[in-house]
Amino acid sequence: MTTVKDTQGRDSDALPNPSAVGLVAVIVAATDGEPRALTVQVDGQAAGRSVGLPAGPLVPEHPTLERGLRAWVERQTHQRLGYVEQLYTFGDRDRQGDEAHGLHSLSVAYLALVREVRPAGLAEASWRNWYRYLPWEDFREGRPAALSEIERKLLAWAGETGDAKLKRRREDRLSLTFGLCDGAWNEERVLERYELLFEAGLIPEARGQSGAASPADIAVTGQPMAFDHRRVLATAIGRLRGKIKYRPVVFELMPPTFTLFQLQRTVEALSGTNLHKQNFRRLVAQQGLVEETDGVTSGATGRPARLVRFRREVLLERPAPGFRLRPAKRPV
Amino acid sequence: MTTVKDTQGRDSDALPNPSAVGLVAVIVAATDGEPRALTVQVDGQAAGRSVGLPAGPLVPEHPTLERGLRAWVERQTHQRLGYVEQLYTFGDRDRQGDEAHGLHSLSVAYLALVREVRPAGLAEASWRNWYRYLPWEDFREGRPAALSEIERKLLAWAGETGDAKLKRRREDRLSLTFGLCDGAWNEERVLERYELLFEAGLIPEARGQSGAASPADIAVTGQPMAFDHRRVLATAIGRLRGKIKYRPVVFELMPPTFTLFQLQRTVEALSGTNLHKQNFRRLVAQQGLVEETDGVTSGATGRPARLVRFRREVLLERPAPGFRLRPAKRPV
DNA sequence: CTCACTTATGCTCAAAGTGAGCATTGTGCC
DNA sequence: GGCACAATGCTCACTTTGAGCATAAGTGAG
Repeated sequence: MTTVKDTQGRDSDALPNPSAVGLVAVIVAATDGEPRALTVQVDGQAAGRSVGLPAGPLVPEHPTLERGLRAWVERQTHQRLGYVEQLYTFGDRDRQGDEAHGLHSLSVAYLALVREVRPAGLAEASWRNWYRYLPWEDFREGRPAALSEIERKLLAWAGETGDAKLKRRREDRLSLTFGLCDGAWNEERVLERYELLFEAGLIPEARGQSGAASPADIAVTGQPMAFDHRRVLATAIGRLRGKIKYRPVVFELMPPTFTLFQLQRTVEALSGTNLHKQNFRRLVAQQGLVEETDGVTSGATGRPARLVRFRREVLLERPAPGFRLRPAKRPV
Repeated sequence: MTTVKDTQGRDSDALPNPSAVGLVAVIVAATDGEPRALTVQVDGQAAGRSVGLPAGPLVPEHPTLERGLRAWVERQTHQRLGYVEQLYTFGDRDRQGDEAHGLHSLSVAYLALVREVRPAGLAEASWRNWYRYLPWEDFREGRPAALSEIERKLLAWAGETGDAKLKRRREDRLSLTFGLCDGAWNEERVLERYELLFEAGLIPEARGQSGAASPADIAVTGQPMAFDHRRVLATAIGRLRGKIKYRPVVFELMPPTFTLFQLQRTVEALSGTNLHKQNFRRLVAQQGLVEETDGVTSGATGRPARLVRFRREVLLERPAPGFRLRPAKRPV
């Protein structure tokens, strides 16, 4: 169903207008402090089977793209989608692993957040820790080991050009996205980092060899995915990391009741960084995002934690904590 | 070129995959403190000619959607596009003014910021103040007059349903997006407000009569546009209003040198609100966004202002002022 | 039963960041 | 010179943050 076979030759008479349009979904869950994405097996052409994101053709029966996606995913995975948001529309001709599908010239990507993690009804689907595909993005255990090697290779790539101006530009991008000099790592620039690695030829998918990476390479630049799906995943992570800062979307990933620390672990899992515990709970408290329940945790070591639940009302009260740019009282 | 004729019947054998894809561009400039969008004349079917956004078919020759759009717009309008960003992909079957085009089932919208405002080479193109189409979004002269009437009509719409639960929900959305009760107007919710008006039947386009609005209606709910282009415009404004808060994109709209007050006027034009002058300049100064030039303004009344220019370097230095969610020093 | 250990939760404090407004400085104009 | 006007400088109270210390309340070992 979601496997794609290279039935049609590409370069077919595709010049006139009609383009094939596909949908891709990044379905995210977070359990036990691990950020996970739903993946499926894809029948590859050259390198055998590989892993990709759930994808399918656009279904034109539905009134809305989003509703179509919702219905499609819920039917196939028996996963109820909570939050759904359009991510981006990818249309590069030279990406997407042409030889693999030859069909879609455009794919509309969606991000979905789900609450429960069932084994997923979709055949050959499974949940995978998303850092498996982008290992350099996880700073929770300190600076990722892979980063040193990545930086070395990227600097080499920047240096290998003769053009001094181009070299300078590459180095600038590098230090900007990977925070080389000033050490300012911006966790939202996931896509920019991935694209840089792609351009530098460190991503096997770029060479059309999704499956053909050595274990050593995988440890550094991560597990490849089918087509261009790692790019889609990178886009999703970047977007989500940005969003959690100003919209209460994390709660879509939480069970009905949870502890503040579980909430913190989830935010940390998504953002790939660690947070100051006391300040985190202060933030949550004073924003009025949760309310206490009677329950407490038990069994585990340490003092039991109070269980809280998300206050759905904040979606109405708080017109999305809009920072910056406060208007003045009177007109000029 | 950009006019669309209803050549093909819709409901054609459109069930199989191939869908027609179109591009739409919201090209924004700001001159004399007015926010402007580039519009073109559209050959309407029923209501005669009307105004719409530049749009055209997807050109598959280009490697990237964005590059395709860039080339296409620059060729047609002789406008050099500075900043370009993908906005959203619209795919509703029941919107987009079906009867008008019957062709596109999907359109990819882009936002572009341009610096110079020439009369535009595109035939029958012209710059229009964007509040002409969304008059309730401009708070610079105080609360827009149209808002009272809009609220009255929206409340009536909420009340006209028998279902108490639905009524409640409508009222919630209403007070959330229009900030009825708490008076918390969030200037970013442009699209949500437009959609609410659309659902409430206050947008003529919903009834397929783009041109058939009375002057009184236009004063309240704004000038209609062809197809679903007002929705695209609303999306663009909302996005831009959000973006200027955390990325230095306003400068794409400014001339090479400008005064801090001109900058403020531009930001105000986009956001539709007024800002505190002294605090605004303090913000700009301490962020190091601009550097002084030797020039000063002259001629006008009052003390001359120093001319400044955008410090392009900040694009490298400042990894996009990321607020909130500061990481802790050590792992756990 | 008490101690060691672990996690939850309360509270403080200094440093920045913000909102609002007063005061002063240059210019053109009469 | 005096006035109106806009630019620019500066103050001040008030919040919001970053960081850490201290205390509370469980578990398991002895």
